[in-house]
Amino acid sequence: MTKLLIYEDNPQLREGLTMLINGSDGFEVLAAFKNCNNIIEEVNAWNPDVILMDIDMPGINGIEGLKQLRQVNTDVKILMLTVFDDNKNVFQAISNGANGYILKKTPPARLLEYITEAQSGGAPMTASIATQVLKMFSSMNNEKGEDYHLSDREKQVLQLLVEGYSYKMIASEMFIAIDTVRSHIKKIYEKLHVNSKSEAVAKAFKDKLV
Amino acid sequence: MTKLLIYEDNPQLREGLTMLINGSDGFEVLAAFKNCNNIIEEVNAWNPDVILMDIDMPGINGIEGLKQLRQVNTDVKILMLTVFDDNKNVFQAISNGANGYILKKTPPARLLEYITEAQSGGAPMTASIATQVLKMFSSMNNEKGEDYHLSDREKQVLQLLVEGYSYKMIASEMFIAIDTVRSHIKKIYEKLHVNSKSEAVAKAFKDKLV
DNA sequence: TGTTCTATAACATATTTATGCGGTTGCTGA
DNA sequence: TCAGCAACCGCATAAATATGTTATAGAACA
Repeated sequence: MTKLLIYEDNPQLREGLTMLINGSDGFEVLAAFKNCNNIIEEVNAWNPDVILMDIDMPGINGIEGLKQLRQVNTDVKILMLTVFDDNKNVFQAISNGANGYILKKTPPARLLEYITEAQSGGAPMTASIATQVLKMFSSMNNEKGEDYHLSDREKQVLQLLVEGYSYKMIASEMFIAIDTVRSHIKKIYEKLHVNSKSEAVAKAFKDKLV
Repeated sequence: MTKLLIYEDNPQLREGLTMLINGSDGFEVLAAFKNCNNIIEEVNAWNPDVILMDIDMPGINGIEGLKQLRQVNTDVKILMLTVFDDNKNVFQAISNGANGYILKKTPPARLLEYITEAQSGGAPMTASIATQVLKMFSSMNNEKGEDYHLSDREKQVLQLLVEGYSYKMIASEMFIAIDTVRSHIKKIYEKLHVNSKSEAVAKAFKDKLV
């Protein structure tokens, strides 16, 4: 038996969801609330398997409720419910540990599938949301900056710089003279258009060279 | 009619997929190849709607093929096929513009659903993959590191260090003496448990302090 | 064959950084 | 009212870094 809590401010929808789910074998709505003001106590008291969480609620909204709850409970599965597949909210919800993100227009049969999927460790998402997630993902990782044409040896030196090695330590790590380290670093600075170690390190992070 | 290309090195699986798909209404396999060596020409020649792409192939693997193809074609939908839900490959595939990522053990009926979903702009993923994607997503944004209790002024100094300022420049930027800058930086190093500028910069990036 | 690139290395010098010590002021909270 | 802390400043010194110039050897390339 999958036990649920529902957070949804709209009374019609709240009742509708409750009846739908309670009317299905294997599911039980323990309680339904119209806001997240006491979510931590409520979840502790009822110990549900899955939470259906509306995003747009007065007072503490769904994202905030999610954040608060995740501070103290990382086990319960949380399915976010929303009307729009709004970019910002999707991002926020997922970053804060939501297990799934589905649109309210999802047909009832599908909703039950999603709940089951979430409970068993899956990540149910409406198709349009999944697409958005992939897009965000690729957009944030793809732009791997220019290629500065660092030689293998230069990359290695830069790597060690980033790890906080001094010239002396790099020399001993790479079995070369400290003056050679200098030469490499000078070249690196030219190629990266910087003129200090910390700038090089910063650039390495920014441009994901390491 | 959904037109497909298949890239898969295993002959049995390649034939099996082809027959399965050709035997289903509304789907047609235009051609099937055992490697990606000529993927760009092939896609141009056949102009498919969807590509099924194995990841583990000799020569140019699926990820590489994906990368190459996406350089010149961002329209065709690409579904990655793999045996394992291996973290690194999932990440790579998605970052490089794959439209979906499914396991080879996916049952035939489900596979056809996934193809349809990809074609209509969705992002079909096996449940275990979807979960991984969300985890990667949240892990890369959530862990905002420890709080090192830097004072406001110290944060400001660190910020400038990260931007490549020297002590002298920081002093003039903040209208304080260079010795005061030293004091602040010494304190910062203590709090961050580092002992050089570049380590502090690296730590600032890693722990998202800036 | 000569040119270019990389890796290696040395020497010199100026600047920057790291670290120690010391101190004053002003605010805040117990 | 006193302790603690943040912010400010100074002096001294050793270490590390930045920058210049120069040079050799091997590999890659046309």
